Amino acid sequence: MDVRGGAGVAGCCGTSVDCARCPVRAIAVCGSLAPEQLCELARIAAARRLAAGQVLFDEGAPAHDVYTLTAGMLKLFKVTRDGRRQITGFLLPGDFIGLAFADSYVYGAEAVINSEVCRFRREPFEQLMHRHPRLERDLLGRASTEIAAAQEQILLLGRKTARERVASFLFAMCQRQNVGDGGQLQVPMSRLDIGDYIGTRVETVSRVLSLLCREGVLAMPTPHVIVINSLRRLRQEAQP
Amino acid sequence: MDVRGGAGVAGCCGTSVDCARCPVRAIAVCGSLAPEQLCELARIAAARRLAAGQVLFDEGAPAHDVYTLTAGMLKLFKVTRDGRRQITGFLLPGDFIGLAFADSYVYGAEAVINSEVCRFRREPFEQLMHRHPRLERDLLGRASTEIAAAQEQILLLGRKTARERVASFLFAMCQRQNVGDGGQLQVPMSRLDIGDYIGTRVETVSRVLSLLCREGVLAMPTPHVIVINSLRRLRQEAQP
DNA sequence: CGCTCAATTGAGCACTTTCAACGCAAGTGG
DNA sequence: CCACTTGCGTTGAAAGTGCTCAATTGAGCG
Repeated sequence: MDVRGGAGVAGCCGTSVDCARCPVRAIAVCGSLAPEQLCELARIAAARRLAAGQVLFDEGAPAHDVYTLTAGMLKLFKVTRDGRRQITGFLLPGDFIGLAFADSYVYGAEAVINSEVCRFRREPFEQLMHRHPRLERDLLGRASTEIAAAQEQILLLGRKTARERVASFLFAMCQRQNVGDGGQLQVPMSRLDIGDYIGTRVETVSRVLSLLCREGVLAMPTPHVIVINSLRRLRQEAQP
Repeated sequence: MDVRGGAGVAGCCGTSVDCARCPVRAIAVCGSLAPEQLCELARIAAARRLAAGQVLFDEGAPAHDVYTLTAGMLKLFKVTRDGRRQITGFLLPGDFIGLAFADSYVYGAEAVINSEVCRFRREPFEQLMHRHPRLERDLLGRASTEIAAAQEQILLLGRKTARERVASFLFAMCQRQNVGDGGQLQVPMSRLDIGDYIGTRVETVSRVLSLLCREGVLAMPTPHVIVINSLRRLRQEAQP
């Protein structure tokens, strides 16, 4: 549970926002706030560590908090009554969690690897947001980006083949991690997670990866590190 | 092309916002604006009629405008290079179009039936939005709702069977149109459109509908009017 | 009446899934 | 230190769902 209070946070105001440790510094919206406002934010913030596999919150739970991811990787997912799971997104540091909520969370969130989030109580965060239009505007921009990404995923799930899905997934990960030709792509999530994200079975993911490997598009030193031999071919396979 | 200027719009200010004809009245956000602000909005607004099948804008075109739908129905879609199409959403009157845009539209928009939109120049609209935080807040709320809906669709496309997809689609349409047991659901879009929305072929949509019909869940007086015999069974088939 | 276009239905096939087994690496306990 | 277990990834063979291709029906319209 390891919930730490604002220990390293108070320093933010005094030292004019340069403490690297402060979780607030790492969040989404810090660029749009003045130091005094950052300090205000810090007062309702708390860091929390999550071990790999640990659940941050369940789908349907009352949404008391919003978060930003400061380290690690999270997966968001929905589950049907009979156990089918769909991962709706993987989050990287800097991502904000809490845009799509009403009274309760519309998806569950779980740590893929050891992670750290910065938690804000929902109510005071929203009040602060309303007092600072720049913060609100920043979130609107993030929401727009998220909608565009969701629609790209809808195209993938609705109209792409298994091969194209895997290629699209890898290509998108390359872009987020800024990996180019010959670069090492970190793939911390399991094959099952990948399958649940792109709408296929584990075995299909594995098969397609093996195939792309045999064809020389990529190499897999370990299951969780993928070397990209040709980003161009990967992009072609992804079908924009 | 039928672009009408602010003819019926000017009245909005003088008569304290009660003219039913005014396109601005119909938009998303009117509830969050005072009469003077509505008037401001009206100055950058223009109504436009669209015939069924007419394109409002293409994917990738420079995004000069945002819109609200005032009458009819629009479909939003993306197309792959080799012609596969995915419809990302159907819009009903009151819906806002323009949240997910950067410099260019990330999807195309086309009228399903004869429709009417209210157009706003993007730049002045954003300026006005920045001057009126309540407007911005309203749009943020809409964006949240849209993200939640997109994730529901992602679950559908990634993990549901053809039968569940059709049932989910119909059930969602029932809720949006407020149709209950015995009610007539209006389905103005073609079977092809439905298939491109739920990620199946036309034939599959047709087959599943025929099946549900034979099973007594629904009836189809015409292809575009569906009578719901048991909303409960439809909901069961949809698998939440 | 013949045309066109949408919807429906049928039959065969293909891709993905399902079911099952195996290899491998890490962790555990004697 | 080694047998055993456990979890994950991979591979194979069989099965099935939804797709492709093709033909038929039906409604709207000149």
